[in-house]
Amino acid sequence: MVENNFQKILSVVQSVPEGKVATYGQIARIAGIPRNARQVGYALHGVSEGTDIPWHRIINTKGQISFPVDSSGYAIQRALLEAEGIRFSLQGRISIKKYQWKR
DNA sequence: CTCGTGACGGTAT
DNA sequence: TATACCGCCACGA
Repeated sequence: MVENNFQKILSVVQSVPEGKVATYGQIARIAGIPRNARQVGYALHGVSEGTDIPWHRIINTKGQISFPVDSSGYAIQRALLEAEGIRFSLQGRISIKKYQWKR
């Protein structure tokens, strides 16, 4: 059984329930690559379009979207999260403590 | 093989 | 609490 980290990551991301969020490091840890959170972002970058992967539920450990606030990606991700009931603070942050998927 | 890059994380200041 | 720096590691040139 040849599971690439790529597939493993997508599998974990796909298991994140609606209304919840997870950090890159969290996904990486669960996927078996705790020291490679960057790979998670890279993997999602390759499937951000045309898939069922809930990539928008993945944010960084700061509780913020890892995109420039003036980018289209930021607007899209934020809109998708708010559509699931996730509230953003005035600083563009969310309460990971509250929406956190797993630990 | 080496070098530079990055949707990151943790610690120091 | 916010910012700066360093460490990790897969990928592509």
